[in-house]
Amino acid sequence: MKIKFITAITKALSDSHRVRAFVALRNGELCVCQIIELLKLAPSTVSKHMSVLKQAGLVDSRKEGRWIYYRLPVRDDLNTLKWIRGALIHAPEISEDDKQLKKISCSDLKILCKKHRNRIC
Amino acid sequence: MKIKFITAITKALSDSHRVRAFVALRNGELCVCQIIELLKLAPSTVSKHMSVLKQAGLVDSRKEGRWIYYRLPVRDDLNTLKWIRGALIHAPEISEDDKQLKKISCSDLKILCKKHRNRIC
DNA sequence: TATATAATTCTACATGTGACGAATTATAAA
DNA sequence: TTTATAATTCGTCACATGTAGAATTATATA
Repeated sequence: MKIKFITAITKALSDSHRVRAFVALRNGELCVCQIIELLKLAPSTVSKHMSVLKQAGLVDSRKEGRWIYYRLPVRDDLNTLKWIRGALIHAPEISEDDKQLKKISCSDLKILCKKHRNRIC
Repeated sequence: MKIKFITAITKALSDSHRVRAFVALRNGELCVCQIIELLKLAPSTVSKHMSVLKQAGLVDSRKEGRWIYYRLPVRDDLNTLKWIRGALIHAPEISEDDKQLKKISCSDLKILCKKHRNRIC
């Protein structure tokens, strides 16, 4: 494995928004609009962040109609998640995200998307 | 542990020169002038890189006269090196660095420093 | 078929980063 | 004490990156 491969991963995880998105997926897949809701960023920004994670091989995605779901890849040769999770196990920001995610996971995707469309967040 | 702590580490390891310096220390401490020789960068640039690694807690340093030696910290709570090493175990760049390091470790530090002073590299 | 919409890509901009040389600091040697 | 020197900090520059809004793409709905 070349250094470029490793720095693609470390670069991808060198931004706190991307770390949060990555860790948020540990309990299952999330729709883009849910990640937007979690991070409170513009849709285009979140889309860019997720593409960086995907390029690094840290997430996969699948399309279902107009929705795109991101998830952790089945195999993680480097155990990246384990490493990050071990370090962040008691991070206050992650605990807060977990709380938010419980609400977000129950939300109607259509309502979430509409919210972002109208720039309420 | 807060996210800032993690991103300090991932940021520090998001540059290939810093990854190489970090991995180079796995077999023992190195003087700054030896790291300069390995990376083929300006002294001020290497100094900056090492300070980033140090800020992230990935390396320690000790002073011996005019020379400063960098080394891995005794404890690495995150096993960062293990993770990186596992990923880079067969990286061609690291193998090449190991070869160079054998030569550099045998070099006279005074000669190395003089070389850099006169910008021969 | 025409319209609405979820997500992406494109465009632009402010900020961050890696690089080097010059100046500075601290230590050793003359 | 003066000079030399190993490393750092400072100043500067080109380039990368995070961000948002506009335009585009692909899919669903009326």
